[in-house]
Amino acid sequence: MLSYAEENYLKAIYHLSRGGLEEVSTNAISEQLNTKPASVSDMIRKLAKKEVVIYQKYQGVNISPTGKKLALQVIRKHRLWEVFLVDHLRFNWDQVHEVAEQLEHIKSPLLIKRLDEFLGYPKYDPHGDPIPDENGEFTQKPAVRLSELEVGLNGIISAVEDSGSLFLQYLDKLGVSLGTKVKVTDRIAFDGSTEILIDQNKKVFISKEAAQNILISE
Amino acid sequence: MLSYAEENYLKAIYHLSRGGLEEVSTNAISEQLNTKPASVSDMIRKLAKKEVVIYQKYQGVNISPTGKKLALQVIRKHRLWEVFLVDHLRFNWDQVHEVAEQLEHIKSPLLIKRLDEFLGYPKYDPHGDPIPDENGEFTQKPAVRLSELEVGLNGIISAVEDSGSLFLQYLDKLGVSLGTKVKVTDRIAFDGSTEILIDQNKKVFISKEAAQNILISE
DNA sequence: GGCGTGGTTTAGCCTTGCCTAAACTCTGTT
DNA sequence: AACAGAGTTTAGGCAAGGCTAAACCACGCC
Repeated sequence: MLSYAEENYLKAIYHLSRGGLEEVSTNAISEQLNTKPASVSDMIRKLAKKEVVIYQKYQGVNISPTGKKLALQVIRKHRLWEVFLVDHLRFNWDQVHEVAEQLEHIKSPLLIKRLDEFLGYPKYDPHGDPIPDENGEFTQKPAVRLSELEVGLNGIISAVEDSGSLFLQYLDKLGVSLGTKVKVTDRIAFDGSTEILIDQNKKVFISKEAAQNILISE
Repeated sequence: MLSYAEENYLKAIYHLSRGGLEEVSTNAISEQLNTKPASVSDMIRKLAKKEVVIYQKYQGVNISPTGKKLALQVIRKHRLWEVFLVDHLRFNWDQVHEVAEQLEHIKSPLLIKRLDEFLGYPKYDPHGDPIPDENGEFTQKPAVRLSELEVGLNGIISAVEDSGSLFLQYLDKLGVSLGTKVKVTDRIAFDGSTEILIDQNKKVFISKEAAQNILISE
């Protein structure tokens, strides 16, 4: 059984390693979790002893197969709760992340099973991220970023990679949400901004930084 | 801001003092929370410094007005979650207590406000206990115990005072639930058992211990 | 091929919340 | 009025999870 803190480390390592694809540095984890590198070293040693991460001193850390399963269960809970908050409690997509950070640690298999059923077995959370099933399987989300979509091409906004409220409120203000149809009309060489046409009638500029966090499908 | 552990102590003191009516002993708290008396002494000192309890060494402890408000907010959350689990996630009344013990510590005023709204502003939880409102106000539950109801009298089972699954499963087996109409047909002098008629057609015996935990209205 | 620097780890300390053992207080009984 | 025993508190310790300061590694650069 993992503690609250251990689950958070595991989740951070899962995300930073992009699901186990690459090694993660101590510094990267400490930045993600707002702790000091020394604290991260301590915790990694504990997680390695529990065999949920693979670790060699000074060589970075990665998630183990066991750890990956555990991390995906926490992510599953996080995303299911987000769906609940938006679909049934009228939360906005920029309000759910912090509450879900708490709810994801509730331990009750029956609760999650029933919540999933109650929600109608959703496949995506309010930010377009896929929800892993009980076995940790999920359909991969599309990989094209708005910042990389070529001028002249159309697409549908299908996910965002930052769940922070500042970013999401900014998107609300722009008139952009999941499912919005966009066409890239220009890309500014000066700062990498993208000019897009929303629903064939509204033109807005999106900063490079923001466009990198928006995923496009179709 | 109170920690998870502090909230649990406060809740225990609230219940044991019957809402602040009487002093609570260190031993009583340690028994309730499955900790040692020494740990309780430590924690009480901390809670007294935060002014959520009134405490004099060796004289027992009681909850302060501030502490009472905080305890009632935790109790409010606990009972609202229980309603959610039973009404929307098909939990039985004997399955909700432990999960609600976790959910009650989630910190988000908006969440509770919206949950209350979603549930339709329920007044009672699945065990018949009243749900305090945002100000900690609630309607007192009826005070007659089945063990004290005189032979020949009728009543309706309106609440139970033990939320443990063993007790509640026993009631299920007897065919007793909230709202059940009962008539006391006899009381056995030997062991204090109560013989009752359920819905005018089924006769069962209820032990003194169980009948003390069943509250009757009407 | 040595050296400096940034990243990482270790050492030692703090707080929280628990424990055991020992000391202390209150109270009922004689 | 004194004392025994139950109940309570204090003292000292431990694990978790964080911190700072100091030591340690690795890698790129001259």
